[in-house]
Amino acid sequence: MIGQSVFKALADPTRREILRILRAGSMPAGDIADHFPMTKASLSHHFSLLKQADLVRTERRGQQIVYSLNTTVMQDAAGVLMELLNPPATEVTDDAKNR
Amino acid sequence: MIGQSVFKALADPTRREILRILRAGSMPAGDIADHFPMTKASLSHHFSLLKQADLVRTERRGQQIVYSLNTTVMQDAAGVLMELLNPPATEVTDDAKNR
DNA sequence: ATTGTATTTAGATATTTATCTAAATATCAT
DNA sequence: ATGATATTTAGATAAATATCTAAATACAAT
Repeated sequence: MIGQSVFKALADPTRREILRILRAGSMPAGDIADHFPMTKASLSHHFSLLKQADLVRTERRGQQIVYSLNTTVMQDAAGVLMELLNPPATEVTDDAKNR
Repeated sequence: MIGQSVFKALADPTRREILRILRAGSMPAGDIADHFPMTKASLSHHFSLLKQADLVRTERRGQQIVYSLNTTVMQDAAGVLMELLNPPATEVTDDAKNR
């Protein structure tokens, strides 16, 4: 299930940009960090929140930590939004009441 | 276009619950507030952020302010998430490079 | 016009968050 | 083992956020 951590993670523009970058494929932390004007420590903080939300996965490769997108969680998040669009299931339909 | 304000708005559980409540149909501020254990002033703050994000619309009806969902903006937000799932358009395809 | 009801605004406070610098950890190369 | 590179962790700080109480605004009813 999708939880609070996912929406929190998506609320920050830096983190959304990280996700966009990872669309193109996996990438080591340092390479991702090069896209941003902040310190690697700050980026590491963002990585940590994305991992908490399970929006990204990591794999160590030598000295680097390679990040990649976890698409299923984002699909779920999009699904939750879509869900908000449909009227809720009713116990007794309006039609039924009018019959 | 979908902006930061939408993601900020969606980041809070109270506000997502407000949206869920409004799925069933428009509702005056006070009635919405009754669903939550916080003051009406606090709820009003949340309404304000949802309005800023254009996720809800308002209409005055006598002494009440009736809130309703703006579905198009949420559709757009869901669309943005979906977008993050597809690989970006490439300048030259991998296939082309290998030919 | 006064009173009551519905909602928002203002101001205060506690918590959370994004960012930094400096230090710690892990791996690789020599 | 020593030194270099990559990343994270710790601790500090400034800014943002959620919440409250009290006051202000808007409308309705008498």
